[in-house]
Amino acid sequence: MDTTYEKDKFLEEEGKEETINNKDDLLEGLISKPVEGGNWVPGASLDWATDFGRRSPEYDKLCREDETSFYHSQIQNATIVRTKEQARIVMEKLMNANPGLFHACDTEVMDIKLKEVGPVGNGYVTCLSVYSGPNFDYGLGAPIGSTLWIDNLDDAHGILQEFKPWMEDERFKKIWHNYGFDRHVMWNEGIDCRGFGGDTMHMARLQDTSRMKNGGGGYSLEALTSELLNMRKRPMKEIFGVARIKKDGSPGSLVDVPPIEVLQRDPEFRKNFIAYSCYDAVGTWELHQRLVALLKKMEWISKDTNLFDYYWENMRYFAEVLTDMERRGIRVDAKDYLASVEVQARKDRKEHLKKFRQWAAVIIGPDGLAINPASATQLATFLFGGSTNLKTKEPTEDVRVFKVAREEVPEDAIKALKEKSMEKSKFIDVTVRSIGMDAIKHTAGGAPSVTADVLRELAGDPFEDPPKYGLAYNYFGGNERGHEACVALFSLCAIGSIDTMIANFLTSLQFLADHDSRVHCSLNLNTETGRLSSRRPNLQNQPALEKDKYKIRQAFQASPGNNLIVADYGQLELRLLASMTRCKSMIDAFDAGGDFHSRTAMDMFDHVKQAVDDGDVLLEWDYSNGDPPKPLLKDKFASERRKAKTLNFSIAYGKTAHGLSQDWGVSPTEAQEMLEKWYEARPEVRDWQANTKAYARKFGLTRTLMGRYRQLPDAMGPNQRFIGAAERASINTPIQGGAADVAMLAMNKINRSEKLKRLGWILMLQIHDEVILEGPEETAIEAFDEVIDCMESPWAKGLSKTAVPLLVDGSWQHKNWYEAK
DNA sequence: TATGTACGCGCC
DNA sequence: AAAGGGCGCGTACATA
Repeated sequence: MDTTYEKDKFLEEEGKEETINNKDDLLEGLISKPVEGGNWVPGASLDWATDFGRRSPEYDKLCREDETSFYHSQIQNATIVRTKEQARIVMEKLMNANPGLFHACDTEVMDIKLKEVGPVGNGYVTCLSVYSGPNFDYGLGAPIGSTLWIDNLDDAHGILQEFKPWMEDERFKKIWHNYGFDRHVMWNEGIDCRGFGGDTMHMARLQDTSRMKNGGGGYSLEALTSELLNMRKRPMKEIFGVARIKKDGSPGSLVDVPPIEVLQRDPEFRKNFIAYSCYDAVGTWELHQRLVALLKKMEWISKDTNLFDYYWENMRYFAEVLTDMERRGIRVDAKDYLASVEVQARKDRKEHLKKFRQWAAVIIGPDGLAINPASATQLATFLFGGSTNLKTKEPTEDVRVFKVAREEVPEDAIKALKEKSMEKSKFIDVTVRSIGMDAIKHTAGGAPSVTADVLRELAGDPFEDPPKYGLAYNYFGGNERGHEACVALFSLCAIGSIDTMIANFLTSLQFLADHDSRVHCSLNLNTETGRLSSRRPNLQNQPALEKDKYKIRQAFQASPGNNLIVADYGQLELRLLASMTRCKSMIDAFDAGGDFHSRTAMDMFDHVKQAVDDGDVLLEWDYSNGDPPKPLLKDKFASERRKAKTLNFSIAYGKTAHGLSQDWGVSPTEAQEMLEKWYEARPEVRDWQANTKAYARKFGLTRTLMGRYRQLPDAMGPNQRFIGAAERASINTPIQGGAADVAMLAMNKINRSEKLKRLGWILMLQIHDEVILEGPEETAIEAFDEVIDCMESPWAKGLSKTAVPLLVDGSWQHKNWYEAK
């Protein structure tokens, strides 16, 4: 079952006409091409299955009924197992299979709402299909090259268990599409999958990172079988979709797919369902063949190594590490801690909301009592209505009526508003009038923007002593009126951040914590750079310490008797930039140690350098020796250091002088001068960036530190805007992707460490340059040393030692994530 | 009613 | 014309 990914949101229509057609010549072997005609199971009737261009509902219906259709031919070629005796015969064959064979496997699962929860601890396997290639005989009389279909539902319940010894045998290599999902649901059945031979989703990512772009279909089995094999796997909706009946009894345009167990039981669907399930396994197997061939054609770190080596040696194991972590989950104190924090947060919100609305009512009348602070449209109308839309050049509306559900309007507002509108409708008309301020920032669509920093600029901080008023103070004539405006807008600002905290963290973590108080996110290898992402929930965006007003990280706790180890790389990306570019100045600064940004500031500004040389300021200080005798650079020249720090990061990301000038509120010329200053001492970085961009423009490619590829078709033109973005990506990906390479190798090493196993320590989470482990408190110190070793020396084939050492910082003695950082 | 898009914001 | 890379996800609003 491969349903955990949905089609991503950013399929750009505008990109289509700019698809590159000529790169095949340049990049023989790197680019996917459909196989002519395809190499399918003999005897299968494929003409309709491949011809997805001419598909029509009528045609599909015909295919469903046609006994000679592909799906039905798959059934005839399926080895169906429903009894123990059948299972025994097939197992005999499987356990004697040539260990060189790959077996593609796929499950179907019921009782799981993937929109809400993940597969860890959820879902029941109704069947398993296995395809072992065109020459394998499962021994039950079906033609050679049939597909094995193991029923596990109703009276066949438990038959899956007969295959446990084979599933758990390391010798027999199983391949999957989206292994993590199947591994978890098999685990739910008490089966611990071993002998992992590859995940076609990961392999496809490795082969081409850009399948989401320019009309590509992404990484679903449907899209990949279509694009790489020219044989499209039809999605369930297409085959089993049933028009939803409208209230009047006629079929509507919405299409539902019956639940899995219905498809498998109901005679109307069963045949096609078995065929569908078999097709997933066959498609995965064929896709795997194709991807192996493609990856083998892509050079890795030398003429005689290729990306399949990379996959086999590193990524394949990493997929197991990730699913280990997902299975384990991270313990969250949801019932007591998060629940009480949520109560407090809602209380705070209520107070802020009251303050803001009462002020708004003073300004625009009773409608102000009903303004929704979470609606950007309402806020933009209220604050900036009448200002010009930068894109359309039209003035934005300065009065707008919003239909607001009655229950969302507070009682006092309803009373006040009723005098105006006497209707008894479910919705209340809320008329938002503009107070007419000038817009500060605009959204991509040209409308006035009401982001948190815009609101902050309006409000300032009226509670500081003395108050630091924002723009609203003068707009409302200063004095008490100006003060009140700032206070109200300050509250508005607070509401926004509280809403984020409640929605993203407080409620979602409580909802997702299982019976054991553990949260099991899904860790995906689905990024353009090779970084991980975390979903359901996203554990990689928990509030940072400084901003963690509600101390959400405190909820992430070790189990009783355990500690957490939290270890993170210091300046990993900048170290990799220094190493990749062989930049002497950066390497020297890292070798000298201490505060890197201070050293950059010293490099860039003569007066800072002078002060250091004269001994007036210190570059850094070890506070264990008491207070410093002289001021520190980071205090005395705080603004210079801040500029240097910003530049260090911005340059790695390809930020332009224009962007910097916006951030700093200086002219582009001044920003350009600062950039020049930075580059002056680091010419190697400038050269490397120029070369990397030129390579991207020529080949539509960039590569990470460890030799992975990222396709950047936009870099080859013709859209200037897209070229610019692709160029920036081309210099960022080697670094960001390189850091991801390092993190992956370190985690592989940690997961393989016999010492950590012996001491009882296991990986729980990764946040890009940080890992979290849990284990017994008695062995924490020893385990910590081992973790540091693994992270500081992740070297493996393809990643030689960097020109600057990798530095890891962390802690071992704490019980929760908040303390541990 | 369900689904898609825009926007905004949390993290590294 | 846009102007820092990479994510996931919630809300409001528009659309079918």
